[in-house]
Amino acid sequence: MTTTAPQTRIQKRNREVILNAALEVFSTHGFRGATLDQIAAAAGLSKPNLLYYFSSKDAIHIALLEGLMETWLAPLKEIDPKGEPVEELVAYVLHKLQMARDFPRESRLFANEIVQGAPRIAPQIDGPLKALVDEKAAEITQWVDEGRLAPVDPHHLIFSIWATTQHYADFDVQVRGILRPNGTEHFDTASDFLAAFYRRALTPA
Amino acid sequence: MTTTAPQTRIQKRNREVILNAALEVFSTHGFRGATLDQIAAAAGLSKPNLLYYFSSKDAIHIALLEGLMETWLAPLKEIDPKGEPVEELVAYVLHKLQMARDFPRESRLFANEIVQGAPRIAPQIDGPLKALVDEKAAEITQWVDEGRLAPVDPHHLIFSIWATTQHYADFDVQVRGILRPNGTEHFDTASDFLAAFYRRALTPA
DNA sequence: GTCTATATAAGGATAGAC
DNA sequence: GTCTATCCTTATATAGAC
Repeated sequence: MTTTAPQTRIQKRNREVILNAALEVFSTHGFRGATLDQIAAAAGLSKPNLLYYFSSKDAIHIALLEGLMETWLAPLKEIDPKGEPVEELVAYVLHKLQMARDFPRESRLFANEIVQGAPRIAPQIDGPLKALVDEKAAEITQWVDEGRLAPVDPHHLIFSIWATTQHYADFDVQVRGILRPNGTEHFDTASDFLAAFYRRALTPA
Repeated sequence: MTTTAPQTRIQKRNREVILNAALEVFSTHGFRGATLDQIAAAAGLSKPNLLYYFSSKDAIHIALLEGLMETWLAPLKEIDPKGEPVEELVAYVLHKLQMARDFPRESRLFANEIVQGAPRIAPQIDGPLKALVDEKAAEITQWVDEGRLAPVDPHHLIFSIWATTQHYADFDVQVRGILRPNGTEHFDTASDFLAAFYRRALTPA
């Protein structure tokens, strides 16, 4: 948050209620598709009351995105350069898949934003995100050079992990539509598939 | 198209101009985010003239999606069950990546639609798309059973191919932001990465 | 802090001249 | 076929009572 922290307990609680409602609506309909009426209804508050806590629709959206970036990148930070390469990366894949399952709204919020050109978070991408990815890419390259990992382009590897895991949140309707009627446990089968797939592709010859 | 084909040459041409402009705008801003003003400006026509050719904003969007689904699925149909399994699938990956490079707007149009719950194309997903995927999944399973392909869940394999290739169109800003300043040829490096990656993961032991 | 009422603007769609 | 002018709904945001 860049703004001052809320003071009273009720303020804090209402801000949270609003952000949760907004996450639901923005992630489903995109920024433009979402309306304050929908968010107000989901939050159980009146529309003007929303704007008592946040100065505008934009401000709500920005607050959501800012609060999210850090959480979203945490798993990448946890890749341990001192660990066993293949296991570290497979663990990262499974961690990201778990997040797609547990926080699909957050994933879709990002997807909406980035597909539409990231008008509100381009600076976050070009700054902290790029820095972290470059750092981790260097560590992966180190592993490859040591022969402990199959030769891969580290940036594209990271992209592939993001793509394959977030797919299950972002394209959920499609996945369910195709896997129906056996799609109830598709995160389990995806977990098995991805773990085996990345293990095969990354284990050095 | 479900509607009657346009008669005169000028009608046909204007419909195409409008659809092209609409693809640009819808793919960038989503359905709700796009305005008829923007589409009209991009098409070089007046707003009422747009509505002379298409009965509503919705009608334009639907026409786009309908015309697209077939093109988008064509590469999947071309996987030859009589071919060499690993090579057929690697070729499919590269074909899909090429489409992401050559038709990013089409990819983003789909992404926008599906991320937001596919309100307008759910029937297409549950019908023809599922049918085709199930058919191809059976062929892949056959290959696995014959020991000509590493053991993989065919549905999740297809999802992973869609995810990793379309990622370069849908998340283009993110990819460019991270690969900057060396991102001009990133489709080439992605091509190398994905070909090697899928080959390693799919070749039987 | 929360509401009702309302100002104001944007956007989809139509009327009707040319 | 194409335009200008306009209708009308929706949606963001504010005023002001309580």
